[in-house]
Amino acid sequence: MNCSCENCHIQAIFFKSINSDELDEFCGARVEKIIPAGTTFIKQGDKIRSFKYLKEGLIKLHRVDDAGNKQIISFGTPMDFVSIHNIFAEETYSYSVTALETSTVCIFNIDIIKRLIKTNGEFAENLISTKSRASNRILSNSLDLISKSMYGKVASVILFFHEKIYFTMGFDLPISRKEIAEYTGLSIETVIRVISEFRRDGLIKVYGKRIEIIDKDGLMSIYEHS
Amino acid sequence: MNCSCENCHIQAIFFKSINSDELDEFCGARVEKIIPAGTTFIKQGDKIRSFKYLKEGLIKLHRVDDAGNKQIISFGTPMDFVSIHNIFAEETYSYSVTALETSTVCIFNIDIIKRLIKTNGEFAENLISTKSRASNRILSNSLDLISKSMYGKVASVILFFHEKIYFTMGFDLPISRKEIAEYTGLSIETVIRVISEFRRDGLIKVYGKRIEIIDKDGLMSIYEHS
DNA sequence: CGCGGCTTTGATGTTCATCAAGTAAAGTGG
DNA sequence: CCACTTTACTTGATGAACATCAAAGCCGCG
Repeated sequence: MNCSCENCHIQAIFFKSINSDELDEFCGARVEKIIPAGTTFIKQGDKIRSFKYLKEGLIKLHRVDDAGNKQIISFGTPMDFVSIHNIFAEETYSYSVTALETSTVCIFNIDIIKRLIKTNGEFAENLISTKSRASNRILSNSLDLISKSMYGKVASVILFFHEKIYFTMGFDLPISRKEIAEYTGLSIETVIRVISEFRRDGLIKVYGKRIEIIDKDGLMSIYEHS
Repeated sequence: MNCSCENCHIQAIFFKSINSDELDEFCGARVEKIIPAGTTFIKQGDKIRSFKYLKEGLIKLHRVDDAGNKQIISFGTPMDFVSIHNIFAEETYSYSVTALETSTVCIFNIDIIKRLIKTNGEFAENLISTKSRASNRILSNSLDLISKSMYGKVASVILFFHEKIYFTMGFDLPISRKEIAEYTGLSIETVIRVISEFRRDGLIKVYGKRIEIIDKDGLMSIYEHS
């Protein structure tokens, strides 16, 4: 009955084009769910039964590859469509999704979305754009990481949380060293060593999970020049 | 006037749902173009003006990242929508496209496609599925590569051309050692050394660009166990 | 308390890039 | 057609980047 959440991207896609009957039907089938930090609420291999949207919080997309390696694919912030990468192409999820912070997820009926694509062209177009941007961003990050050294990789993680999530010079890393390793493809020890080196070189201060950026230009320079 | 190319995936998307007026309009605006091997027919940064489909041949998608590194993103075979990754999200291409073999490309009017998405729901749904599968495949390959050693990376390239392109034990590699390096993120010398080692170990025979797979199980095992 | 997981550092070894040098192959201009 | 340059390929020697192994401290939790 209620789609009146502020800042909801679904709204942006909808209100451009949807009529009130469609809106009622769509919102009537919405369920909001609070996910505690650490909970894996989508598991790789699960059948796709609904369309999920991150209203609030922070999540990670991750997977286990054929050889058994754990990998973090990307981090998701509010406005991200959690299900969007697989929902129109596969029967099952090819990745898992875990809340890094307590998160709120909106769950929609998947058939209503699919029907809307067919009946509402503007909605379809907006959805295609949104999906394209989302996958391009992930692929671009992944390609960026491949060509960087361990310094560039670790710097990119610190700068990501600074510039995209917390916006402050000091923040608590929402992920462990091990997760940084899974995201960058480095070993845990290498991640720790690079962080220690950044600390010794005066680029950052470190107190456990707490990071304070001291020399942002220095970090950026390391990030850019690999 | 003519969309009667056999095996054309556009047809599969269209004939499910399109009416004859739409088909005429769409096909009337189609241009077929032969691209000689080696030609870069889409350049990173170019404005997107049309929707391109690979009818025949073999192409590579590649880019230059912020630090100036050349990277090959993926290889495209017939049935691939060359433009699909950017066309609904960006104004310009974020990658270049070069023909590796002489290729035939069908060029469609982009506005007609965009209009069809709005007016034909089934077409929109098919396009979303196709696009999802295409980007998932690329991302999955990219993630696979990150966690593999130099042996697994080179083996994956050889097996890719064997299993996805030529289907025979012997074939001519359509790319140079340097391009293998750009795809895998390894140095040229490392690529050559791994190929030589595979040869010495009796996994493959090598005569310049010509590759013959001798021990496919051995290669597969290297690929799988990184 | 004791256990398991996360973090840190050091020592060591492997993986890989870089530099250097040379051969082969392929285009280029006269 | 041949000298000439350029580009692709190959191998060896060396060193840097990174992983692995080992040991120890820290912390939360049953």
